[in-house]
Amino acid sequence: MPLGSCKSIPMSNESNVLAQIQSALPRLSKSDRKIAEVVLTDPEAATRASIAHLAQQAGVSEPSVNRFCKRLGATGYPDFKIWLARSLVSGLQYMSQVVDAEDTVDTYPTKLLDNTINALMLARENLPAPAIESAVGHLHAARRIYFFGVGTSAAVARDAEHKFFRFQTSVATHTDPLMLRMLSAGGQADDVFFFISHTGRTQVIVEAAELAATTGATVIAMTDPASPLADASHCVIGLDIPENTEDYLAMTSRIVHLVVIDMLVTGVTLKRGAEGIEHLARMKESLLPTRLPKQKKRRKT
Amino acid sequence: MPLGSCKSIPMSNESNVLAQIQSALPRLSKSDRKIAEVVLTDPEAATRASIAHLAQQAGVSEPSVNRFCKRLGATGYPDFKIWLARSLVSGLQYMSQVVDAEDTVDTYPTKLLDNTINALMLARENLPAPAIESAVGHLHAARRIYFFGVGTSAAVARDAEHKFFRFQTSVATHTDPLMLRMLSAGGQADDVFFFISHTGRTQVIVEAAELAATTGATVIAMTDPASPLADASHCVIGLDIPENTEDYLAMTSRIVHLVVIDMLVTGVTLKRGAEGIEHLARMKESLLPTRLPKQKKRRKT
DNA sequence: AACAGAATGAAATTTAATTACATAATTATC
DNA sequence: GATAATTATGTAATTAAATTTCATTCTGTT
Repeated sequence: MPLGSCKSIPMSNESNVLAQIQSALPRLSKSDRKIAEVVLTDPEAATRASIAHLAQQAGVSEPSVNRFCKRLGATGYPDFKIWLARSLVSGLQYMSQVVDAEDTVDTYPTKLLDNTINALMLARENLPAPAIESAVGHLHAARRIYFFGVGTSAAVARDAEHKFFRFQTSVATHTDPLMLRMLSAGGQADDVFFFISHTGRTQVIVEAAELAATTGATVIAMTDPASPLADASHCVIGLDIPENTEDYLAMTSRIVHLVVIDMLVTGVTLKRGAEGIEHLARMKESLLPTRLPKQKKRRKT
Repeated sequence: MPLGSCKSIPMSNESNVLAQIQSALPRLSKSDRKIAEVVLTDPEAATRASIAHLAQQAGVSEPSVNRFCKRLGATGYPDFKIWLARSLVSGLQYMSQVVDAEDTVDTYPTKLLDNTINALMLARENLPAPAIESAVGHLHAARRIYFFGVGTSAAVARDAEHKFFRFQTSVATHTDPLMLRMLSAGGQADDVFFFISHTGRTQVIVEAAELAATTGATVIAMTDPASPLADASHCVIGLDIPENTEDYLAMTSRIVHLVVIDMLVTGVTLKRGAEGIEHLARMKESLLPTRLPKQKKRRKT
């Protein structure tokens, strides 16, 4: 059966089933979700369990488990267990963990780190390579670049500005809504407006993007692909980030965004070739005088 | 048979079967060695092979393979395959990878992600929990907090400001060297100066820290523990981040710094208890009107 | 409400792994 | 250097596990 009939869980490359399951979770059917939860809760145990045991744990039938495995791309249950084992690295917890009042300094730092690592692994599975490539093309060709983000994304925009500033291109970031509107309305053909928003529903940002799109400038958005901001943009870097909405503070999305910024900068650097790399080296050297000389290691904690 | 009779292969801890087999190789019997060689030659393939296939490959019988597995400490062949899979690390490259001119959009994004994930995993191993706890204490008690960082760390400081702003404490960030000096010199007893610098040798920052330390204010630094900045501070969150110094752009350290900021915010929130959490919930609610309503999913890539 | 389509589970089937037993090889002992 | 003891190996039988088939139950749609 070439599984054309059943809704197959999109698997990218064979690695990191856990991340795959994590990202597919919302799209899964009832029993598939039950299975997924059992697996995510204790993947370690799942690698040791028989199909019968796992089925019983999840409260589903054995064939359901088998189908679940196949939908993920494995040839069957044993194969799935192998995949699982391979994506099990050094005790990392895979389910998004919520910090609660019971947490102590021994637990919450690890939780936050694990959540972040998971988000990155997930991003690694579903990398929007074509979008990145296209964005790199636009950024490379741009005469002027604006990075716009508010709230948490303002820091990301600032980081992007700081990185892109090192090229000769002129870059700017703003958070002031009026500035956003004015600059967006004044877009020109070879300007790039780069909007950053996890939800893609921040009004100021969406409005600015819509404005910018009418000017002939290129509008790029790093955001949820199913959002008004994405709709308003020419090029969408869509990221599937399981946001812990319960969490008021730690946003894993901005971390992923930052790494994507790194990718874009790297992409542009590569596009510029040897000359670009040399330019960057000079930039780096220029910072040397701002640093104190290296000293003998003498720790202090 | 409680395998007391047969020569059992000494297994260390359950991990890294491959190393075990390797070291046991000379002591093995004829057919065991044949099996070991096949496994070592292509462990990847071995994880996928059936016992019959592996037996045939090695030119031995199936029970021989089974016994081989048991001698290694596994409960049987499938279990052995799991062990094998676990010592074969999934996709993730563990060595820090440098992006070079040959990289394409299919390779450099993954490299950057892997480097970041590795840095976080490393941080996870050597979490300075006591320092975090102490920093949380100071930040919680502070009347006023300054986050200072320049260059890449400016974005981190901005992020910290944005997060801590949500508490009632007054927070500020600055990058202007003169502002830094003036504010640092004017520190008061219940002020906290929080300096962020990967190297800990950025002159402006170190000088500001030294100034602040003379005022009776608390000086916290997130930096290399063996640095002038660390020496000047009361509380050091020391992070050992293997920086790819060849890399001009992507700095994994700032990502780790951001996650540590999350930890600090989380720590302070927990310290404030129910009241603090409620306050944050209100803050979050206050942002709702800035967002457009959620819409039906309609993807765009 | 009635139909398609998918999702699920019970039972049958197939496949794979394990055990029991017999034979061969090795080693030790006289 | 022969022979008993021990260990190693393979064949065939057995058991356990996973998979497929097919009937049933859901789910969403017109």
